[in-house]
Amino acid sequence: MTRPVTKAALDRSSSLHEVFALPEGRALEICLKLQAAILEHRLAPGVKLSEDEVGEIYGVSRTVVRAALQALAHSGLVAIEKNRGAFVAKPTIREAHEVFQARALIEPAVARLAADLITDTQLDDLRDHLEAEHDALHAGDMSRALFLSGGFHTEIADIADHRIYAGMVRSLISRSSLIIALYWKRSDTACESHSHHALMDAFEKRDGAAAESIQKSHIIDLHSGLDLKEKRAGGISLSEALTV
Amino acid sequence: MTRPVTKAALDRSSSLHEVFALPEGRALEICLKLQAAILEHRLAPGVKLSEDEVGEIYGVSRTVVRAALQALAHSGLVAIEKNRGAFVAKPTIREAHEVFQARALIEPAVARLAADLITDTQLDDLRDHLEAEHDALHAGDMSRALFLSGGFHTEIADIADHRIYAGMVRSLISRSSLIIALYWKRSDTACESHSHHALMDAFEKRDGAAAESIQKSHIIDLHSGLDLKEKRAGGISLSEALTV
DNA sequence: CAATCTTAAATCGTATACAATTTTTGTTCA
DNA sequence: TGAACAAAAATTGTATACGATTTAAGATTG
Repeated sequence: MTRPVTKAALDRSSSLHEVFALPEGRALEICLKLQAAILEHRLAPGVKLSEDEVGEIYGVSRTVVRAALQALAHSGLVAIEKNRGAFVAKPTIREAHEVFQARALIEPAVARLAADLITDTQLDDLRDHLEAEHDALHAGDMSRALFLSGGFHTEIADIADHRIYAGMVRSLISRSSLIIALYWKRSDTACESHSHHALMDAFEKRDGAAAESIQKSHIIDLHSGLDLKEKRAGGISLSEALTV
Repeated sequence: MTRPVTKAALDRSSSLHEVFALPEGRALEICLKLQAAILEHRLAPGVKLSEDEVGEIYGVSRTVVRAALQALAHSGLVAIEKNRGAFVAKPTIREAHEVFQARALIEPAVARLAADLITDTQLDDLRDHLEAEHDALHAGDMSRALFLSGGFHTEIADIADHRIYAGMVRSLISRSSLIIALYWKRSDTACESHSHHALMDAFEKRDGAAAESIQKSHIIDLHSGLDLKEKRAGGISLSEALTV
């Protein structure tokens, strides 16, 4: 009755392919490249992502491009409109509020978990990350600084070692990147860096309560740094009329 | 300079196509049918969903089936393994814990929002829903009772009128359905019904704090109603060896 | 000259076909 | 008998082709 187990089956049982519903192979590659481009603000919200165009750029068929775009749509970075195509998502003011509300609920809980679990090597990694963020800021590379700032938050989620929370945080951070691109008001971003350093201190002390509290304040502060006053809507749809 | 606006463009600006990244048209149809089948436990966790088979059943090509399966994978109901195909997801014990941890964090907050926003007609709808749940329970239709029980939670999320939370809750409820199918321990489900009635009372009084508190207890109670003791793992893989 | 209708180009939605991989089946040999 | 190997069948991954819809351009008319 026992049959020789196939090689592939053995691989499966051992490997931790718990990557959480990402498209596999080629599609994932394109998915990540597009995601990076969007998160680094090299693709502005509202820009059209033509299937043929993207496919030709990366040398793949529309089939795989569609898979990648669909995945990005699920993570909220891309909006797909029937018979019209895919566009870099352009979060509404309402969605911006909702995203930061959700972050203010989830990320503090995640920070507390992370503080209890963080290892010394992970502390080192976080410190390195913070330094890179600092460097980018000093070099005036705002896009990269913002990108790294987001990465700081997702890294914490990974440390918390909670797949569900990690997925949620990743999605929320991605949307936040677009939201900040559209609605950022404050000119100084030093505040960010300060909060992140305070978080580092809490992590070093393994003080979960402090980490939770700091993270909550930090996100509320970020939220208040946005200009979400409706008036922009008109201006945006105008510029949209010109560019699209 | 002004060009006559296309009909489709007008439709777009007016219609609220904020359906949140679901596949459009045919794919959505199949997506919903498969989802219903899984949530009603007519498709057991681990069952293979062959592209050809599903396509032939619903009379569509593999292309659209793939889109539907990918969407379901993103919502956590289906697991796709490279070069092997799609299967009804089979949440691990760890994922079960994570899902209910997340629910215990998010749903109470959602319940509070809902209590502040709920309208009279929505109260009526909830009452109807509760009654249907009650009927199914009395009729001994466990699958349907469980299905409706999940629906109660998503309905609350819709009332809270918060897209991000609603999406998260929907995904968590879906996974919970699978988790319960795999790990439910308690034989009585009357407790559920009781909690839901208590929630109704809080909603009727528009008492957000009470709703939040009740919902949190309810979810913790659900979590404790699961048998997540690892030992099952062996038993499951055995039965799996027989059925698959 | 502006608005409407018609026609052409471009783009998406879906089906089908072929290549790559896995799984099964059948055979051989110790 | 049971393990190891080889070939065949089945299934997925990807590319391409064709029909449908949208968008843009051009002609027409008041």
